[in-house]
Amino acid sequence: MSSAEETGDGEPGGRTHTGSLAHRVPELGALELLLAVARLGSLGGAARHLGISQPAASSRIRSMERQLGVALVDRSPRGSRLTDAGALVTDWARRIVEAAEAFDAGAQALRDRRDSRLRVAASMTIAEYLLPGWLLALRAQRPDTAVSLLAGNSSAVARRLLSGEADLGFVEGVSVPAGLDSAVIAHDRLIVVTAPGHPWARRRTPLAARELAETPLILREKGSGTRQVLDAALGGLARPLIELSSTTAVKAAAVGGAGPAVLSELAVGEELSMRRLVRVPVADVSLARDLRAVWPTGHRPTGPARHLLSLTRSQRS
Amino acid sequence: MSSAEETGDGEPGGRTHTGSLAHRVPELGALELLLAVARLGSLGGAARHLGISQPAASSRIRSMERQLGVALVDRSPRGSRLTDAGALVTDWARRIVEAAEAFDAGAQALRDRRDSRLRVAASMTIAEYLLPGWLLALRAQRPDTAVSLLAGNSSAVARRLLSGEADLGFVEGVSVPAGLDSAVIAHDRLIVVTAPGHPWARRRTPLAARELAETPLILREKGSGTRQVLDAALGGLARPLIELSSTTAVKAAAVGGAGPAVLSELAVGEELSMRRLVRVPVADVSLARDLRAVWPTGHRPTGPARHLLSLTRSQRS
DNA sequence: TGAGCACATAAGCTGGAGTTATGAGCAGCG
DNA sequence: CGCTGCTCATAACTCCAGCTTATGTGCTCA
Repeated sequence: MSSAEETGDGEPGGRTHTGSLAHRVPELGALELLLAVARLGSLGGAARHLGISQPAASSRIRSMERQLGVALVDRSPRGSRLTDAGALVTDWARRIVEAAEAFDAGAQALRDRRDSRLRVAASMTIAEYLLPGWLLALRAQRPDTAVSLLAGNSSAVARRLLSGEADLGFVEGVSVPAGLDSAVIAHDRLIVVTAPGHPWARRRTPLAARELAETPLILREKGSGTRQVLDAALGGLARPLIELSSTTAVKAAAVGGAGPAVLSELAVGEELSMRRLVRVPVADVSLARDLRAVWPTGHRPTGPARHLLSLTRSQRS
Repeated sequence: MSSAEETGDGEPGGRTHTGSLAHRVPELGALELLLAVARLGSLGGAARHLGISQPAASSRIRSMERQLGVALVDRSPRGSRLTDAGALVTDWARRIVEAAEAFDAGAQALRDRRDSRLRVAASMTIAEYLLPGWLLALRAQRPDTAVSLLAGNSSAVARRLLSGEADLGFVEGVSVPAGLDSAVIAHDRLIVVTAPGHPWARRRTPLAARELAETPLILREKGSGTRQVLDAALGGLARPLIELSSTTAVKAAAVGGAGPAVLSELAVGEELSMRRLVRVPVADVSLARDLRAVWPTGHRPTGPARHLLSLTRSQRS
């Protein structure tokens, strides 16, 4: 279970209860219904809002209550209000629904490939962590902008832009590919992390560059933006313990205790705050990098591209 | 749509596509299956892992691909690998599944009320934003600890503890209720936020206390921990534009542009990074507050309570 | 060449979630 | 006072998504 090859689902202890999550967590439709009930104050109203019949809503809520073993709504002849537990459950449910909205926005962009009004090419890290949020914001302001997304490394992004296959790109490399103009939209930093059990986790004196360069680390493969930045900062010296081809795999290996890893701050927010990983202070090494929007030299973004760009730039990171 | 009474689902633009999310996002079971395929490298293996038949897995993945309009896995006679798009989709899916795990952990605690080995009482904000994560961490380390959760305001938490109905409590008030010992586990800060369109959103000079006290704000009701801290900081002067009874409602009103709101940092992380809300700098006012674990004086937590406490204390916030 | 693993296809069963139709409780109003 | 209009609940029926088992095909390796 600690094999570094695993893409990992972040649950080192394995399933603790029989039956998969899907059996214990209501499905998305039910959660959406619950949110609608919370907002509208009535089952029938929520049903209407979602385009289903009132009995359907009633029964869905009821079976959700049975499934969770908790009363969620107080029904009365003149409406329904959430119980205290229901309010809490609804807040947790909202998190799931928000993640689902991001998923949807991303998936839609992945599908639309043809005839979209805005074709975006982005590096993996940006596509993974930032783009869905931007797409949601864009959709909220310009609901009818069809966006397509193509993810790849910096040179792939550059190629797409130069060949006219994409209107706007996002890269995280150290340098801007030739032929492109760019604007910095956010700052990112690579950080060193370990599982809480690792000796470095308790360290208070910052790591020196030499120490970092001498220790075998869990790393992305050579050629990835992350690796480039690290190699540059250390002078080409990063010593791999293992090399993995996705951020997720690196995280999983680190969480599993395989060793220290170097990852983008963006990628580990959740893991840090849930204490599955610990940040190791580093001195002496500059692991900051810029996230940039890029476009073919001279072709300053217009229309939807300009709009998306303005959304991303106001981001504080 | 901008009525402040709405509990809001954070989508100011309304549904932009027909059909609810649930029709466009695969259900949890399918997403879990996808994660398993990513991890195990084979449909059959994933099927076995989830306790379903191989054809079931095959068909589920296939219909997910049809639904999303994107090829997710490359099938071969000796296994299946994710396509590039599939890897991206899987990463987004993992977010949903993680939110579902938090939901599950929370819901389980809400249900178990009786005969649990660890009975927790927590303030709403902590129950909402922090506790699910702690419960997941606890479950990962001590899978068989049944936890029950009761959410309420500070005095309700104190009552439960003193009457022996709870073993460990969490509060966010300014003062520790009488009869309880406490330990600070994290720091929180109230911040002033507005919708991006509000004049204050572009402000660079910090707000003074007087200015804040003179402006009508979207606030939690009197008696809530949040309100107490604000009133104390301003000298009891906070002037409400509207008073709402849940953090969520306050957020929704602020996002909808009803005015400036004062909210816990914990509550608005997502909204800030997605730029649905903007933080307004404040000078001159101390809105920091401690989050505390509490227990009856003298009854220092032991067993599962001690373990949970140690998990929360290592949290950096 | 036969065993073993992978995925796909086919046919049949089942249950959950939907529908319509109807009943019952409470509020407000002429 | 009883009508109207809102709420939610119950009942009977339909239907399809997703499951199962059984079988077929393709690749690899001993």
